[in-house]
Amino acid sequence: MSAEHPSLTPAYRPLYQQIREALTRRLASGDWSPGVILPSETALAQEYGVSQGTIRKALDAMAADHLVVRHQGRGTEVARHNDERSLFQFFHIYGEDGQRRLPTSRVLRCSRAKANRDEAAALNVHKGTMVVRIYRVRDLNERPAMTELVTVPAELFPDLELLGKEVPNAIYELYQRRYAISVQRAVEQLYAVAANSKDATLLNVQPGTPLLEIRRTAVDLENRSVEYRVSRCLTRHQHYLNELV
Amino acid sequence: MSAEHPSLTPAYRPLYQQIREALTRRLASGDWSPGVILPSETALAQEYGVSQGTIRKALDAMAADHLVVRHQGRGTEVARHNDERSLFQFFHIYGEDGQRRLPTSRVLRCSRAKANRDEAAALNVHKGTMVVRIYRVRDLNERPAMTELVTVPAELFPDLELLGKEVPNAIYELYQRRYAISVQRAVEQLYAVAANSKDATLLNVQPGTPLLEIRRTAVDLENRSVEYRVSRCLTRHQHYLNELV
DNA sequence: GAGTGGTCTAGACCACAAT
DNA sequence: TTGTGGTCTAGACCACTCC
Repeated sequence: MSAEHPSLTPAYRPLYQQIREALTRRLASGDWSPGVILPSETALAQEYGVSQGTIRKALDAMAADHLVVRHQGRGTEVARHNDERSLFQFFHIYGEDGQRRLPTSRVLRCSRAKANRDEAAALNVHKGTMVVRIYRVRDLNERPAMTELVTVPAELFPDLELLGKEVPNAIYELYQRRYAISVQRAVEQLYAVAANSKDATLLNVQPGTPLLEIRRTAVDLENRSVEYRVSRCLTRHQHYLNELV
Repeated sequence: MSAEHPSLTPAYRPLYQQIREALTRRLASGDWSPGVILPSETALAQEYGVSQGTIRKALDAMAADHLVVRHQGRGTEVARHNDERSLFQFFHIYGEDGQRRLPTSRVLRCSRAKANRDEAAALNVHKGTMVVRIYRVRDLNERPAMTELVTVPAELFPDLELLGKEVPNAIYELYQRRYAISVQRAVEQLYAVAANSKDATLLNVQPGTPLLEIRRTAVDLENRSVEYRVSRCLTRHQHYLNELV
């Protein structure tokens, strides 16, 4: 029954996995755009020639991965990058009160450059490949909280550097809206480092002050490394929180 | 149908949630011990008067929370605290090579004391309540990697202090085996701090060296805060890794 | 009221482990 | 061979959204 649909792969895996992969490919290909409501479970079941329960299992797995959002009574929506998702999935800095808010941003520089060794390794490109670098300071509760250097491959983000200081605070929403690149997951490596003189000036602390350095590599729907960012964060009025479940 | 079983709560929630809570209570009460194989899905379905699918949904949710481990062909096992689980669920320090290994431990002190303000707040007890403190240095690849102060309520862990320097490396396995306390989840707060003189001596670095401070509060099956630990970690040869999915 | 996903059931067959 | 969990199906009813 599954062989009828062209995009199902031949190798044996559970049906719902194959459906899941087929649907994910259609998301990545732009067949359905962020915010769109997918066909209903019954419609998809018909299309793929499987039962509704199998479609359901595929969609539930995709919802767990934040690829889609399910709404009872309304339908299944292709996930969008809004403030809420940025906060819950990607922003782990909490204030002293245990609350978190998205930081505001002041862009200091946005320009093309050649990838250095770290950037090249993280983005999976050759050293010297053209990238765009965005350097900004981020404030929390009107206090400078972190410096941040965002690096993306220039090829994937044409003309991004022309935005200059107009690069928006919600940058993943920009990636998705302007470049059709949906960040799906990321890995963060955390280090304790000493503030250099630039950090110190921007954050208004003494050089040598311990900072939490966060090196994030973000991956899109097609499993491409699309962003590398290094944040250096004061932990006097905030901290990084991780739940081990 | 659901009212027949005594431990199902009356308030309305989906059946599988009620089953889930009932089963979790039986785990917490010691009705089934770690390592034991639960009754089969069909047996549980009969006992609770629901269908096998409902039991399955409850067990799958519990497996996702690491309360049980499912083995096709063998049965559903009550989760145990072994090295593997310690590593995958609770230990987030990776080496330069991207690998992780459980660190070894050298216990420096293990004694009773009165809870200070931080400990009391984290453990949800009054300041001055008796606790046991375990102070140790942990090595990775034969190099000192972190200092660690573990604090637990003395009431929950009687005579723990008598172990002295014999406190084992795999401490959650000890909690479970000797005190029937199963750590289920934890929250970690991360800070960048400067090494004090004691840290510096133990870790063989200069005072003031930036260290990654990890403050963990661990919670057991009954949602009691059973452990507070503060680790101060060098990030020269290792880092903290977090996957954002 | 029509249509969606959420829950619940019942039954079939498969993959795997233990014996 | 027996029993377990894993997959897949089919159908019922409920809760919710939207028109």
